Amino acid sequence: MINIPKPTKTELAILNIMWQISPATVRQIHEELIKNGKTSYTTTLKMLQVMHQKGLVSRNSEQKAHIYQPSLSKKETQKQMLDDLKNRLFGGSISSLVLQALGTADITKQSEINEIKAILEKAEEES
Amino acid sequence: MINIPKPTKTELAILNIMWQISPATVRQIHEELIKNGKTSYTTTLKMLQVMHQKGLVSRNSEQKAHIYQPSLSKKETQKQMLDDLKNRLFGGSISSLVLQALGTADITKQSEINEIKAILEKAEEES
DNA sequence: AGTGTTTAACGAAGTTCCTCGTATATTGTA
DNA sequence: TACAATATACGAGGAACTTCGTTAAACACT
Repeated sequence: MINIPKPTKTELAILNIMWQISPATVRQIHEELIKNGKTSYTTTLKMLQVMHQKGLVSRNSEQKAHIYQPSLSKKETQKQMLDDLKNRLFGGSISSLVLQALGTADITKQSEINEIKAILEKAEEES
Repeated sequence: MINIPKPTKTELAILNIMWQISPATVRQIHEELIKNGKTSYTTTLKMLQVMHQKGLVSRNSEQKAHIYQPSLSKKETQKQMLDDLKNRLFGGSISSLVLQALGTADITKQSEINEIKAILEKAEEES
């Protein structure tokens, strides 16, 4: 709870499922997970136990089948991992990251362009 | 050479140094590295040997002290890792990533805002 | 040549991550 | 109650990552 670590690759795959279908049992999460590739039920169970131990997920064990839920929202996790990447590879500059991201992307949807512009203009007003 | 893997945490710390001072010897890289925290010379050496094995760096062993160099530029690596994060946490959408990045950042420098705007306008013209 | 310095190479050990088999407990049902 | 199904818990094992000590080779200087 105090310090939630950055999820690993496999943990992130599980979180992506949980952000869609949680609160959920191990069984439910596992049924989704195996669509991405073969893995055994006990592996999924163990992952969730470890993630609970780390504080990545919370659980309710009143029922026989425990009910799991992510500790952080997808948005919070996105923020956390962007921040980490920013610090480790972009010298702490988020605009450098954004510039690099925009430079290699094809932003085709006008609605997305407008969204980005709106955020930029808000930033201009505030500064 | 064919498939360069994503650098690990420690490997990235070394690459960040190499993008500044390479081509460089292990000694030179190590001298920079220990500014970030205590580590022994042989650890740095081993890391570079492993990185060479993986194709992350190339080296010239004509001299007694080998000369190391990154295989990918910082920009290429930034692109690679942004792409990875985009796929693992943003459903493959770079604009979703950018929006999230902009939303939580404080973009204060007008020059950066203008840069981002320029890229957006170019995207608008092309679509 | 002989001594000390610098370097590369190698392997072992500790850690984290991931996988899964086995054991045990709970629940449902004939 | 007894059997089958479903769940948790536990621990072992392998792979990747990181650290560092030891050894041997290359070099520099007297």
